[in-house]
Amino acid sequence: MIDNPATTEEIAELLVYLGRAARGTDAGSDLTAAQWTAMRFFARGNQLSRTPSAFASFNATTRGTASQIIKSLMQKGYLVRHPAVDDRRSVRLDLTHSGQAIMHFDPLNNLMEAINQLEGKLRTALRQALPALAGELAKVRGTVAFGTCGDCRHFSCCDAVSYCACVDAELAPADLGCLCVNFAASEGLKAAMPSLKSKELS
Amino acid sequence: MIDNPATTEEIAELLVYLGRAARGTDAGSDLTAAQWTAMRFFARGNQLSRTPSAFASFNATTRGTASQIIKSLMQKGYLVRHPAVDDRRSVRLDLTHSGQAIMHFDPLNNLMEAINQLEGKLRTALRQALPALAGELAKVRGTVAFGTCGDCRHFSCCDAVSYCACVDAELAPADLGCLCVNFAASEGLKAAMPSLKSKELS
DNA sequence: ACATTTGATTTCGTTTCGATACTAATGTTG
DNA sequence: CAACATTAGTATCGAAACGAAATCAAATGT
Repeated sequence: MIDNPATTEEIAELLVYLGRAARGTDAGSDLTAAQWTAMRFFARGNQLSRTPSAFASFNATTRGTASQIIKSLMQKGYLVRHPAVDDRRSVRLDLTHSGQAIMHFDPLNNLMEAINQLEGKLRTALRQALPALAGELAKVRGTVAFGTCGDCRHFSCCDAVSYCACVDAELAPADLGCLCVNFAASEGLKAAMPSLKSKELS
Repeated sequence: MIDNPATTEEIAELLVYLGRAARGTDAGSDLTAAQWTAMRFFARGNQLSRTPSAFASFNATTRGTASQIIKSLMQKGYLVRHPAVDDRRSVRLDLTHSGQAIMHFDPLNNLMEAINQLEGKLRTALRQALPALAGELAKVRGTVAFGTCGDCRHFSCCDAVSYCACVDAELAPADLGCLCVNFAASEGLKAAMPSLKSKELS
């Protein structure tokens, strides 16, 4: 448990291993791994983030691939498409009733069960370390980070009223744990945050 | 940062997100994401674990798919196949010189860099929590866990001599950080560890 | 001695994926 | 306002990954 250089490698490897292992679908599942990932994203993304582009960014793939996966899920009747109100190019994906139903069989439940079996102290450690790591990775790679509104620096809470400075609106309690494309890591990371509109990223 | 039920979901999601994000290959990479994963495994697995089956298990895929990926890497000249000494069915994969050379361009370096940027306390937390989580996940899913020799309960260290009770042999210092298929989580998890030969898993 | 299991590979059809090209809507600049 | 660039979404193509199933050889169990 000494903190030598090899430790970093072990952490990185375990991360990809766990992410991969949890992705695996149980036999007889109606959906593929990529389709489950999409369903999860659209089930947990907030109003602004449930778009094909945002999913492509979250899933580290191209928009074309994202479109394909979404199309297959619409054909299965798990997702519906709604035109966005302010931008006529954009669409918003929502889960249908049957889409919400199958989420009870999400293979990720295995991982969540394992997390719940963890000692409370270790679980708290993960809760702190993983968002920080996501922010650092985004910084290193010069890409956008994803995170939940509750961890966002646009978020503030006064007198039990949750507020998001990014969309300038009050947040429903249910939105606090939602994923957001406009996520910005709080405190200490401000100066180094990559800009969404930066041109130096080619 | 309260420990509510939603916290578990956030941790799980961040894990798959990070694993996926780190997998992404930089443009102009000679290898695909799956091929990088295989190269990484054979670069870091110990003598017993550098087999197609072990990689399939590690990568949560079938042996057939594993064979395909390995074949493509042999055609590229990054892996060589050697027959195993004790079991004539088994083969062992090793990195060639050029295989070792390209590991310097492993896209996972991005994630490792991000890990190194983390505050020491958070890094230590990950170092503790992730192996434990891997063990718990294996328990929940009834599968084999992967881990490094240094974390294994087969491992012991007396008078600066490292020893593995599993293969009944002395371990080179370099092997301490190696992945092993015979990994068994240490202390506290013994009784609940799934047996490799268990039949009740159908 | 025979059945079962395990390790590796191949084949097949489907899905994912990156790359590319395209349309339409929006933003920007002169 | 007009020319241009950017962004959102989609479609297409070929390569790769994938699960399922079949096959073969070697090891193990009874």
